[in-house]
Amino acid sequence: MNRDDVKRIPSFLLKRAGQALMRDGEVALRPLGLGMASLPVLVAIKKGLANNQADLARLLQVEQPSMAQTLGRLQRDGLIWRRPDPSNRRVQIIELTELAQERLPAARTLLWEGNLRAMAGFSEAEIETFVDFLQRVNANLGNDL
Amino acid sequence: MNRDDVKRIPSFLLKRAGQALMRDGEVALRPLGLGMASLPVLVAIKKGLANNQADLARLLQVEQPSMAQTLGRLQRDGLIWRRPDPSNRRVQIIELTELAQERLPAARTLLWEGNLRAMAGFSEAEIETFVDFLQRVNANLGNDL
DNA sequence: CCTATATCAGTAGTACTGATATTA
DNA sequence: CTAATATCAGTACTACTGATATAG
Repeated sequence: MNRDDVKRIPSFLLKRAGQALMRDGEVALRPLGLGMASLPVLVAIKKGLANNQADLARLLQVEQPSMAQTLGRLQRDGLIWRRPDPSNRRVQIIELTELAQERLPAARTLLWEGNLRAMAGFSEAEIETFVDFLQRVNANLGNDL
Repeated sequence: MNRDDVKRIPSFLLKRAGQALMRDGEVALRPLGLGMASLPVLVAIKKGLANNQADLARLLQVEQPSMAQTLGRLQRDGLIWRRPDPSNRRVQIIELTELAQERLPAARTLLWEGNLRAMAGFSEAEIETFVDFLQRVNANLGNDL
């Protein structure tokens, strides 16, 4: 690897691609009242992977105050609501609203279209290889997936 | 590509890796008073690729007010200074300070180490392939490099 | 008049650290 | 007393849109 040719440094290229995906994703999701950080939260709740703030923060690997902020926005926008956990009064159980249920499919479709756009011109075999590379990079960076 | 297995969607993996690189990069650069958006600016100035706000914004593909903000931070932190362009009084020519000259090598080394960490376990041939993939993705996303 | 450059004001999103109240 | 959960307060970075002043 040549340290001086920025255009061939993997981490530079990764950062650029990730930023573009974030930016485009934000724009695409904005009409639905969602953001790139909040959509995975809704999906996780819908799939039953977590239903309180602490579990969501652990699952999505952000600090609890960051998750609290994301949840605050989702609640502000009417996409989730909280109810006390009867078995543990420290816990607020988080649930999707009707509105979120309605918007989730469209949101996922929008992100999927972004993915297809990013991967235009790749063969299935290339995508396989690429995904494997990306999983290794994520593992190297401490992102358990 | 399977739309439901998030862990194998390239754009998801790219976003995650990019975010981790940004986060780690911010932490690494903070002691030097730099951020992930400001370092490329300093490098571009040093290489003589641009020396005013409008050209820098075009080069790094952000809007002018975003670049103005980044430059404001760099000036606040004593890493750049501006002087009027004698040939065009609308233009402020931006130059690196001594401090920036001193810190730039260390900053680039820190980011390089992050890159090596991300690519641990990859052969040279794999890196070549990966870089080519990433350049194609960036081109698909409209990131000219 | 139109364009380019720079800047100001306001908004938004992501994410952090540190501190605090409540409850188990 | 300690740990877990949630929240508050403050900060920082990236980046946007819209409006404005100045100069070519």
